[in-house]
Amino acid sequence: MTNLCFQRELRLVTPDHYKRVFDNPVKASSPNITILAKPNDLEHMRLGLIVPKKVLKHAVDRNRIKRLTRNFFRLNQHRLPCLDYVFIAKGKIGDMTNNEVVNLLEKLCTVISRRSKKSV
RNA sequence: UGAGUCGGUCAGACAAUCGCCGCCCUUUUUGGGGGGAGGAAAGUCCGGGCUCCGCAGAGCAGAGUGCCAGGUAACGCCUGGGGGGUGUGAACCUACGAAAAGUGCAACAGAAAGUAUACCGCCUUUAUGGUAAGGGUGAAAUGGCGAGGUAAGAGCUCACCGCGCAUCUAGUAAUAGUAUGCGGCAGUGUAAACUCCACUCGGAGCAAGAUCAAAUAGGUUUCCGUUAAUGUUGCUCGCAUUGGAAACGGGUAGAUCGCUAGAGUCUGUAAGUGAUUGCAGAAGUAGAUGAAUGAUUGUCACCGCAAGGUACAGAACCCGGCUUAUGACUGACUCACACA
RNA sequence: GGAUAGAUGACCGAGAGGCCGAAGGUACUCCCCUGCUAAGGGAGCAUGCGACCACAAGUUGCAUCGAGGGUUCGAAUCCCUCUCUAUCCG
Repeated sequence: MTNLCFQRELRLVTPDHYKRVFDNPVKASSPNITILAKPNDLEHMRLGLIVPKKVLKHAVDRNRIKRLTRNFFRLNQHRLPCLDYVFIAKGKIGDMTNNEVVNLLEKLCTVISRRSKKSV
């Protein structure tokens, strides 16, 4: 039985964490989503979310994207390499359905894990 | 059936699995229980509570409100009533005090814009005459109509209508009246222009503020001093701090508190036309902080040919309103047409 | 979360009840100047709907100063509501 908990240690909390990831990361991008990643010293992955107000005007839509993304990383945390991830929403992500977003995340994460192995 | 007016209710439902954020119990790593967005959580347009500014003060300035009465913690809100307006109607709208305290503005046109030396005209008989009936301009031109009167005219006089004032009656009042009397009628509009009158308002806001406290030192307390600067509101006064000396303790990052039971909701009953209030009873704790309240599956409801989707929309100290966004169901009423 | 400011032609920006479709500048178009270019000078230059008109050009009416209401004889300007943009507060 795997533990699918997703608590505070698995999140990027302070601005310093974000700055560290922005400095020379591994990238995977699509028109609506960009994911940055960088290896960390911990035994688990961590996730940070950036959903700008300019991309999604309403708080309801922003919450929807954040919850979807968090849920995806929670369910897949043991399959993914131990990196610090930063998720950036952009473009017309608000027009996508939940299934489309999940499939796109799946695709981008495989790209990330492949590239990070190469760089290591 | 169609069109419309005014309200009311709900905010897809149930189950399973995996999670997130508080709380309680047991236990120290788990297990169990129970709770978890809104009617607008929104805009921040008003009013309060709460916190600090010396518990908050004096004067001026400034801002707001503006028919009357009531409700309320308070309000610019609500209820009832009056006046005015819109609509065939149900209904709805209404910053609705004062223009005779004073000042300003009224383009163009027009003779003239609040002031009458009156442009054309009319009358008389020539003068610095009388006249406001007719004309044209404009958003607006000094009551309307008829009769008398006159040189021609004119509220100059009279009747009716309108207007203003006083009294009376009804009403707590705003106000109203087939009421009575007086005034012959002067003064156009604008106060969402200044202003006057009446009433209200100290300032900032939970990023308020309080406690514990790495770094670092620019500090704190007492006494002296009162020019200047800063703060307390825009200003003045008043007050505090900065300055000098002596003595020792201060508090940025971060953490914790503030943080949720409240002028609350529902039901019954009494008072009241009603807003609302009194009494009795019942149910019920969202409290995060780079920010929880979700995802998947199944059945049913609705939309869609189907894939699929479920109106508007996400708490950030808390309440009372207003405004805006918006789906479905439902009640009462109005108008039109058709049928009986 | 709270506090504040603003929105005017393609762009910047003045105007703060009537003379205002709206100064001025930049950009753009045409003309002059020059052998050519730059600079300089002159003229033009918002959009929509309609009328005159065979068409074009030209003339002209109405509407529009973020949107919708209100006050006023008259609103870019005053008042209210909404939309959007920007700034400040740890």
